[in-house]
Parts: sequence; C-alpha cells; structure tokens
Amino acid sequence: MHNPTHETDQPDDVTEELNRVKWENKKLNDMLTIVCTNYNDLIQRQTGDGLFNSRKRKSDEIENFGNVIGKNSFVHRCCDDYWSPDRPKEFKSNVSRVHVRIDPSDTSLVVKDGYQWRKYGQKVTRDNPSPRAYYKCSLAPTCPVKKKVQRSADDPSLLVATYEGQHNHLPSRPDISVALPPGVARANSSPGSTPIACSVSAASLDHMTDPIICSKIQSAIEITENSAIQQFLVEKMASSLTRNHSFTAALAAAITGRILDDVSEDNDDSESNSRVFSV
DNA sequence: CGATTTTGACCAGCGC
DNA sequence: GCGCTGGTCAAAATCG
Repeated sequence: MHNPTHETDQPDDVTEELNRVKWENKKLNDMLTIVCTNYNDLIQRQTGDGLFNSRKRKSDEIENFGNVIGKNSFVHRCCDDYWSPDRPKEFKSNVSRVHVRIDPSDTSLVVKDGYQWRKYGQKVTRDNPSPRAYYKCSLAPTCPVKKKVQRSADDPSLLVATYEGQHNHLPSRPDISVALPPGVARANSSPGSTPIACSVSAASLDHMTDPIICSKIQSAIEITENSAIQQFLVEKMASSLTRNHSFTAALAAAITGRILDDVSEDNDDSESNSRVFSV
C-alpha cells in the first residue's frame, strides 16, 4: 500500500504519508472488524441453527473452516472422502482432516491443537479395528466444533483427526495458533507423538494435496505481524463467503456505499482511496 | 470437588 | 419393516 517512492520525499511529506497510511490502516481495521462480525453471524446462522439438533448423520453437513497444520501433520483437501469411501459426497465440503504421526505403541487418541477438548464418546467402527474418539470443544460453552480422532487403518502410526465446525473463540494456547485466526486449529503433539514445532517443514507441506491450502498455510506460518494475520483472515473468509451469492451481493453493496462515503468525506484525497480498495 | 474420561445404552439414518 | 451402523447421551469412575 505504501508507495516506496515517498521515502525520498521531504520530511514533512514523509510524516504526512505516514499519517495517511495510519489512517488507511485504521479504516481497514474498522472494515475488518465489521466484516468479521457479519461473517461470524452468517456462519452461525448457516451452521448453528439445527446443526446438532439431529444426533445422526446429518452432522456430515457441518461446514468447517478450520485447517490444522503442524510438523508431522498435514491437511487433506476439505472435500475428500472423509472416513468411509461409501459415504455420500454432496455435504462433505469444508470438513478438514489432519494426519498426525505418532508412536505406534501410543494408544492415546490425543491430537493437541491449541484448543481444549472434552471426550464424549468412543466407538469401534466397521471399517477400522481401532476405536474412534469423539471430542467437543470445551473451551467455550457455545463452541460448536467437534473432532473425531482415529488411527489410520493402513498406518497405525498415523492419527487421523477430523474437525467439524468453526471455533467462535480464540485457542487456549495462543502461542500455538499465533498465526492462525479463530476457526483454524493447529495440530500439536500428543504425549507420545513427535513434538510439533510452530513452523512447518517443506516435507510436511509436500503431503498436502491442495496447493491453494498449502500456499495459504505456508503464508500463514510466516505471518508475524497483525496486518499479515488480517490478510490471512480476510482470505479465509473470502474463500468461503464468495460461494454465498447473497452475501457477496450484500458485501458489494456495503463496500460501494462505504467508498462513496469516503469519497464524499475525503474529497481532497481520492488517490489514497483508490489505493486502498484496489487491492 | 469440579472437570474429564469411560462405557453401555439409546437414537436415527440408510440400505436392503 | 428390519437390521446394521455411526453418533450421542448420561451415569459411573477416575483424575488433579
């Protein structure tokens, strides 16, 4: 956003430019706050009402925006074949799976990801001799996120965690999820598993099948500043919201109105406005 | 003593 | 309609 050619300007111009950039950042923060609020409302409306009313397989329809990432773990594409190959595919979108390498002798079904989970059930399924554990997020009473953890039938040293829903709160260990917004969990190590660092190795990223998610996650890992976190958050929300035509129409109308307001308020500085919204 | 885990029972979707 | 199956409940047990 900041034009590098201004660095050679007079000190007064530099100060003015800095003030202008600060003002633009403040505007972006305000807009981001509004978008976040509306986004959470929309997601809650889409996933909250009746989401867990049924105790049965309609829970497959739950949307998920959380991708978990860490050393020795990797994300499958959101629309893969979930647990069973013969499951219907039409409502599996945005349910993410995470594979975590553990010690084969470790029998615990624990995948630490910065959130606090309460186990509410365990089941032996037909297609896998190892039990499947069911967890609910216990960090916030209203958090709808659930996860299922089961050993891979093919590779006992691999834990497969499936996340359903979106966190409506921050993780209990912000140090783990420093670069990821709420709703994006990060896999950490279980007691018997290989410790997972906060960086992602190239080898682990190679396991990812979706280059878009891979690149986004890699960029997220490199984020250390607030502006970068906001950018990642916007990308995440945009990728899910652009599928909703009514939302995009409403958003376009809102932004258009906002731009018009800005133009009328800052009539002397139309160049800066175009710079902000041309991203 | 509160939080969490375990585990058997129950419920509901799905295929036949 | 019936049986199989996955998901959830809830009481008891365990843990810190």
